Amino acid sequence: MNLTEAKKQFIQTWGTLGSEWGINRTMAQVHALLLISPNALCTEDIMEQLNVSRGNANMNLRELMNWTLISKELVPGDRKEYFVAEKDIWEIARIIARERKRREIEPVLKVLNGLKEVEGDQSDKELKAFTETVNNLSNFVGKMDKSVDMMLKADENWFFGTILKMIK
Amino acid sequence: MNLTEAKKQFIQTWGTLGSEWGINRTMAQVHALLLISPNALCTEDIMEQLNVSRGNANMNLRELMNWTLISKELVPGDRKEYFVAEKDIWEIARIIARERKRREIEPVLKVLNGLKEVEGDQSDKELKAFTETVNNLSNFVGKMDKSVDMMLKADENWFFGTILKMIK
DNA sequence: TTAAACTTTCAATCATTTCTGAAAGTTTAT
DNA sequence: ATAAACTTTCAGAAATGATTGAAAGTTTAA
Repeated sequence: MNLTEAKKQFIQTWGTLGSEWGINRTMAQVHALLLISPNALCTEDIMEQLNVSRGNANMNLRELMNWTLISKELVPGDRKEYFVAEKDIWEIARIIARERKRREIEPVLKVLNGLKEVEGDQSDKELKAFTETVNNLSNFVGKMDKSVDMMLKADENWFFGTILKMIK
Repeated sequence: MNLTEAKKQFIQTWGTLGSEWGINRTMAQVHALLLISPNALCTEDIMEQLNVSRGNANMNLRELMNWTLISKELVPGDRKEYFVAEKDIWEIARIIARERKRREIEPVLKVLNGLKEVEGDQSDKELKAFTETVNNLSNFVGKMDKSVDMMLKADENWFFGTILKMIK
């Protein structure tokens, strides 16, 4: 396979994965494009290579900046803004884990903890089933949350080293 | 808060989380409803409680069956089909991990491994950046895959015990 | 200043996904 | 056999999410 075809496939695959994960397809594609680009790209480059509009490119670049997955790079003597992606995969994984924790795990944990305080007759079958599920879930999601915290502080080799050793 | 309100909030929260994870909102809501229900529910019950059409209820029940998150339960002397959810949270987590691994991780890994074989001049900056990213990613995704395998075989207490011990 | 270069916004449009509900299909009891 | 009870399907409608592109906004250089 040649490079052009391979790039196309990589960008397409990353885009699909993104949308399966609730991330805008174009955002994932822009990220993919920057990930494999040896130098910084400007908005025009991205519009061209991905065939998207200026507005779309701008919005998704901004969102990637929000996630801190990419950053601006100034090219001396050029007024345009250029963008580069963080290339370290472990760092990328940590950024994604951090963002998803913040946006998904934490709010759910909050709701679940609130729901523990539902009041009523504890001999009611309905209520019993409800509180039991909520307690179990809140316990589980709490552990997940702590696990992510741990991962956020960890070094890659140590993390996978320990995890993968568990299987032996 | 009373039970009715709490149930509503639980179902709504679970639905939102689902759609952030690329899972159909109604599917997640049906799952939530069955999770907190002490007894099996039939299609009618679900249509009523979630205000969805018969077609929608049917399709999402089927999909939950596919995931093996719920199962049919026959009530003697009744022709209707009733559904119950798996209640064990660790088991649920494993089912979800298994499905997502199969649908998301494995296909991506396959593509990434294919992309390692891109041919061309290795002194080309573009190609070098591409292969480096692909190799790093494939390495990382491979480790994630193995970690999920490990989790699928593990016992909950041991798994979180080990993970959470790492933080100390 | 001012005008060129560049970035951002947002109403309208387009694309995709989800949902509806009536009709077709299936099963069961008699 | 048949009709009632129940389940599944699927074409079209609705809802949601993504994208466009032109206009407004901002920055910079001279």
